[in-house]
Formats: sequence, structure tokens, C-alpha cells
Amino acid sequence: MISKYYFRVILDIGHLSKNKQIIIYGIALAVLLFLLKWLETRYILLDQKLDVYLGIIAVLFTALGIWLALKIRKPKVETVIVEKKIVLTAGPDFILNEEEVRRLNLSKRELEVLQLMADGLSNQEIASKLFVSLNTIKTHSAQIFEKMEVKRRTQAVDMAKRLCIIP
Amino acid sequence: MISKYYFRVILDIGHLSKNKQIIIYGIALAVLLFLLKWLETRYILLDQKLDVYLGIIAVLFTALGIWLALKIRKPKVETVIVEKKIVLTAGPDFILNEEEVRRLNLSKRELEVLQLMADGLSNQEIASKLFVSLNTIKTHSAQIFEKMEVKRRTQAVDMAKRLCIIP
DNA sequence: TGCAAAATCACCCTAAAGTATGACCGGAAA
DNA sequence: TTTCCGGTCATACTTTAGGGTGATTTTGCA
Repeated sequence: MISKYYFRVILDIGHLSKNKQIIIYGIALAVLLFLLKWLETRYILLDQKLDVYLGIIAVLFTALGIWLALKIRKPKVETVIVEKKIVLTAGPDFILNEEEVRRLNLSKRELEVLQLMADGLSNQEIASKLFVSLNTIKTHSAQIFEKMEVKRRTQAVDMAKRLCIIP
Repeated sequence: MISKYYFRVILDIGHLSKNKQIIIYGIALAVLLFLLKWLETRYILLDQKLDVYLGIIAVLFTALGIWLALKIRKPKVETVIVEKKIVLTAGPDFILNEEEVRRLNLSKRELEVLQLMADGLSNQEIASKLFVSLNTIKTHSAQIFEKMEVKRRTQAVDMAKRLCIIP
């Protein structure tokens, strides 16, 4: 019988895949087997066009092989490395303008929050980073804006950079 | 002849691969064809064990299919982003970094909005200054954030200053 | 040790920012 | 001429920021 060859195919390839899939492949093979037997009966009875029969078998099993390979094999992975620039500022010449800090009457904590604000963090992110609640940061930022006489965080950051309060 | 089926296999699958490979596949198929013909002659002449012959064909073409699929399959692309650090010295002498502007693909208008953003203006203020609607500024800012790969205006301003896109 | 400033947090509310989607127009490029 | 892109605007919605008020707890210092 032909079936022993099918089993060899399964055994040769099966260990690459999951057990569940083997059943599916087995069923597919069985269907193919029946189809072949049917064709065989018809064409052998007619006793002609063996080439056609063989051709169909060849195409079918080539397709089967392709299907098996695509299903079973782990996808080939091609790694593409993309360089992404991240920007650093080398500001070795930063000296904190303590005088301005004192003039604005900013506390240590407020300065800290202002610093993180300048880094583009949201209030929630600042809160998480400092292990305090969002409300606390809101209070701090409100204080900062009042002391700096600005209305928005963007203005506060801009002013702070101009005054050399933050790098 | 059987060969026409082989050609169909090639034609069906060939367009997925390089032209060079098709030649290799063709040669392989030719070899298989000769092998089959040889087997056919032997077994048909003996007029027996057709099942064995068919089984061999099935196994061979399954193997061929697997081989084809593995060769032809397009590899899955996996992108790895490597961060490359670049250091910019932001001096008091501002020269617009046109290269970065082009790299970020920022339009004139977007640059204008970014500039005003950096000045600490609200979207409404920017809209008034440019004589356009608030929604327009929102659209622009959303575009800017997407192009600069940032989430907030504070981050956009920070990045823009580092990249010398704005003074 | 008591007091003022700093730090913490809550609640409620409004304003502003940001997201998503779709549409229109005019100019430039294919 | 068609297609594409930049600029404009809208509508609806969600999220974040900010304002105002009040309260409790730490903490530095006189």
C-alpha cells in the first residue's frame, strides 16, 4: 500500500510541529489518499493516460509539500537594524542660578517638579516618579506658576531655562 | 508528457522568488523527471508494484514542495531599533538646523506653530496670532507631535531646542 | 517645644490640550 | 489630467492641565 510512505512523510516532518497539527495533516493526507485511489481506479480501468495521472499526483504532492512546509516550519526571521537617533545635550557649562531661585522663592521640591516639567513629563508622570499623588504635583505646579508669574507650564519651562534655573 | 505539469508548478510559484532560483528549480525538476521516467520504465516494464511507484512519486514531490516552500518563502522581517546617541552643543549662536528639519519632514507652517509653542503660547493664542482657527492649530500640533515622535508640546519644544530647530 | 513653611493630599470644577475622523481647496508633481 | 500634499476647518470625544479651597502631616528653626 501507499500509506506507509505517507507515514514516513509524517514521521519525518512531524517532530517539527505541534501534535495537534499532525492530526490535521493526517486527515488531509487521508483525503488525498482516497482521491488518488479514486483517480487510480478510473484511469487504470481505462488503461490510458497514465502520464496525466502521474502529473496530477506530482502537482498535488508538490502543493502538499509546500503547504506542509509553510504550516510546520517556524517562519524565517530576517532582522533589520534601524538606527534611531536620540539627542543628548552636552551642557557642561551649566551653573544653577541660585540667586534667581532665591528671588523667585522656589522650594527644593518645586524646583524638582519644574525640572521634570522641563523634561516634558506630564503631571501624572512626575507624580509617579516622585512617588506622590497627582494632586500634590498639581498643587506644586500651581505654586510654581504663581511664584514665576506665568500661566502655563510651557512658559514656566521657557522662563526657567532663560534664567538658568534648569539646564 | 508529464513535463507540462512541472511547468505549471514553476509558473505558479516562480513569481514569488528571484529569477535566478527558477533555473535551479527547473534543473531540479528535470532531474526528478528523468528519475521518474527511469522508474516508470523499470516498473511499467515489469508491469507490477504500481503502488510503490506512486508512493515514491508522492514522497518525492512532497519533499520537492517542502524544499520549494522553504526556499521561496519570504522571510518575516523583524525590526530592531538601535538607539544612536548624538550630542549637540547648543550655543548662544543659533543657526537653524535645516538638516534636522528636513529629516523630521516639518513643513513651514508646522515650524511656525512649533516656534510659537516654544514661546509658551496656548493653542488659542497661536491661532489668533496666525489668524486661523483653533482646530487648525490642533491639527498642526498633532502633526508636529507625530512627526517628532513625542506626546506633548513640552516634549516637542524641548526636542526642538536640542535639535536647534528653534532658538 | 511651638510655630511657620513646606509638603502632602482631596474634591470639584473649568479650561486647555490632545485624539480621531472626515472634508474641502489649491497648487505642485507625475 | 489625475494624484498627492499642505493647509484649512469642523465635530465629537477623551485626557490632561490648571484654579480654588481646605485639610493634614513633616520639618526646620528660633
